[in-house]
Amino acid sequence: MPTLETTAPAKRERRKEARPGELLAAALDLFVEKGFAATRAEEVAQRAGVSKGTLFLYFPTKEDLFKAVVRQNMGQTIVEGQAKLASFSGPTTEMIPYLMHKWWESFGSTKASGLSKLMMSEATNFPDLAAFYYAEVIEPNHRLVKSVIQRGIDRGEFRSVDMDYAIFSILAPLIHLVTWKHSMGCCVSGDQQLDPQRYISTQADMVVHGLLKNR
Amino acid sequence: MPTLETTAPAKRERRKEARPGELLAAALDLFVEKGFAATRAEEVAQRAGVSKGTLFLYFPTKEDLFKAVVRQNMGQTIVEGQAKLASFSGPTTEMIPYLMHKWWESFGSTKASGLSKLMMSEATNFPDLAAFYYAEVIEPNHRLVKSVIQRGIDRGEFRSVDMDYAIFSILAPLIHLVTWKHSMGCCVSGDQQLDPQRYISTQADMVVHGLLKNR
DNA sequence: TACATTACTAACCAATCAGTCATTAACTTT
DNA sequence: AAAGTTAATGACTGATTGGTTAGTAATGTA
Repeated sequence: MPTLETTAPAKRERRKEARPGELLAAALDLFVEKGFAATRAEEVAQRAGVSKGTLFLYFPTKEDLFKAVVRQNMGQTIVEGQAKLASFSGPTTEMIPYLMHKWWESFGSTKASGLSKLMMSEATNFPDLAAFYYAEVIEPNHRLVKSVIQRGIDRGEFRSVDMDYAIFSILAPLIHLVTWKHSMGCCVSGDQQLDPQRYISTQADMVVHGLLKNR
Repeated sequence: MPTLETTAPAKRERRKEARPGELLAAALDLFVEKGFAATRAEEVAQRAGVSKGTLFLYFPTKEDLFKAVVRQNMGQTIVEGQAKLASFSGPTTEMIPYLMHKWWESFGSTKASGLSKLMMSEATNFPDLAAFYYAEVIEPNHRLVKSVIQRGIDRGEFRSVDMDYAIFSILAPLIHLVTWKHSMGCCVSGDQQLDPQRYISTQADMVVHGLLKNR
């Protein structure tokens, strides 16, 4: 056998439609795993099965690629939450644990949650992206959570609290959970790992008790 | 005037003792402001008033510099907390707001709090530093907060809760506040800024109500 | 004042990597 | 099947930057 095939013949394919999605998926993986600066453009291309040149054919710069990844993955989580909220008729004390667990299921446990940590890390380096993220993700979420607490107050379940800041009793623990998962979570031994179900149950219980009318 | 002095004569000083501290201070500023990767070694040196060569004379690599910054600034915050806890004799319902405000005063509002966000961002890139940070900062803090809740339960003020996870009702909002301050905080308009006092008061109120025995 | 020591500097090097472009080859059209 | 179009390639470039080192000057000493 004289022809020594070190690498495959490198069948070159033309798939203009599929490339952007595949590149975005590869970039999501790597950005989440290694951060923006530590991710090499060529590595993204390789994982997507194309050459580096092709990457820059579809995304003019690495920054644009990053922005596209964030925009693609962080856009539509909120609508789900709003739908769930609207379709719920029980007491708000049950709604809060329900929504928190659902949030974990449909966002926190997915790869996309890594972007939430990444946005925090890179916000100061990408002010315009941070503004987009605030407008499209953070602000809507704040409004959603606020409306849940408002509902509890309106129905006479909750005491009146400083709602603009009380929302963080729900949000901060959730954000902390995903941040932990994508940072320290990788570096600690098994017995210091957080159990998401138990974590969210405890937080939901705490915040509901915190909001409840006593006596 | 024939001699055109574009730059000062560059008086060269020998201050072996002072250099490390000055370099560490400059590095803290820049790391917090721009992150690890985006901070140039030469910039650190310049801000400390030395040449780049001198920086590497005191810290063999940029990573070592980063580690030294973290170790210097994150070591001694816990002991203060422990002291405050020991010297407090009133009800735990008052202790929690007190400790949370004190924490903001002595850590959250300082530059060092930027490192807390930075550690999260860089944990996966510096696993050994993350392990150090967990052992020296996170774990002691967890123990401290847990002991506060335990105190409340022992004194009959609080209901019994899943303490290992309830601690995050106190910690997560605090961490979220400093993270926000050092990330999105820089990128949003004034009316979306968080007022630390009001934020902490609300969170303390929420968590105390969450822990309180009802009825 | 001559000599020794060493903190400090600045020019330099080697490696890295985002982004480019001339060329190639996979498809389409005629 | 020939010509035309364009998706894809990969070698290349230019700029950046972590880290090195030969030499300089500040200080101490005799």
